[in-house]
Amino acid sequence: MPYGKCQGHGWWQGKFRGCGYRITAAREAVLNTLMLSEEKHMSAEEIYLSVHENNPAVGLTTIYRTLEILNDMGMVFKFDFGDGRARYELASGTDDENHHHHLVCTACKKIIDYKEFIDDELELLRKTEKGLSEKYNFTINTHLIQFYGLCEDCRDTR
Amino acid sequence: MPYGKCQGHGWWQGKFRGCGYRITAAREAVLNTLMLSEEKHMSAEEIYLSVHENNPAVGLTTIYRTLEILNDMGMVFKFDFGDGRARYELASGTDDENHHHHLVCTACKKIIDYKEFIDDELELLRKTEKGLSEKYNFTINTHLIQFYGLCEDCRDTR
DNA sequence: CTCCTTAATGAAAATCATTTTCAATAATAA
DNA sequence: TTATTATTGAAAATGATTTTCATTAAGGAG
Repeated sequence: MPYGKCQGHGWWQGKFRGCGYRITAAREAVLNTLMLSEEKHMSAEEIYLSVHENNPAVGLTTIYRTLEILNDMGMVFKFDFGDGRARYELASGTDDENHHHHLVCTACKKIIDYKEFIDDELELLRKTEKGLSEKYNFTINTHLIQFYGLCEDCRDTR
Repeated sequence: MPYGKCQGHGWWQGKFRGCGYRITAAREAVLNTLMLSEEKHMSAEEIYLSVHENNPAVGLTTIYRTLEILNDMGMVFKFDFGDGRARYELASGTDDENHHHHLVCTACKKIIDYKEFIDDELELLRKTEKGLSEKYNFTINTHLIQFYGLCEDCRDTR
């Protein structure tokens, strides 16, 4: 249940109201950071620091709470890349546009998003999901695929 | 670098010595628990409790330290299934025998190992890894694939 | 077998990300 | 404008994991 386009002013406000959430400056600031930041896989603390620049009154607790409801609404994805903290990514397109996986550099923790080969991957996943569902009577909702290794810079450094 | 067969007495001692680690009762107890326990995806605390039954002198800290070196040696795999604690699995076979992925029930946290469809998967992965390596100059060492959903019991309960 | 070096250990304290508590504040419906 | 109640910040709590440090015990040397 990813979220659609993030275009125009207040594109998110309808979604918020629809879910019974109030529109607040803190929530707008979090979304703005997620949309405008260079870094696309921010931790709660990084988001906090960024929001803090323009909204010093917003506390870390509110960042966590906002990220939680954004995640619940499908507007944000939450990932664990193995560095001991959660990282968040704006779901900025349609379902198909969003679908991508990650390459994680285990040395410098850099994350690379990729969409290539996603089609082949999707086909395999469909097949696997079907088989597993039947064999284990398991209803599959989501999947996680990540590749771990060394990025260009870190490989050369060694 | 998974570990080979776990057969015979002291199959692990040579590996330990080879890596410069000493043979201790605590380490043997952890390996025994991992080998003999019904539960195949134990947390550090669960392992601690199990070890504690026969070796009450062994502390939780030692469990963590032992699991870390076992993971470093490739004798144990460490996973995050999203329940806020690491879980450990004995690498009890050869590379190929070990290779499997997980189905995670998001309701009851049950973990199902599966090996089916691994062959198709391996082929896709080879292709993807090659493509990604070339495009992003990224050296891929490992990958993680997990499916999340509801197991038979939890689906029926709803 | 005994001694010696040093890795391994347990207990307690420290970390650190995240969550909870609670009283104060502010967004919305009436 | 007011009343209701979600949202908030600060501080405390939580919980998994790590670190510290003094003590113990493997395992090589003799």
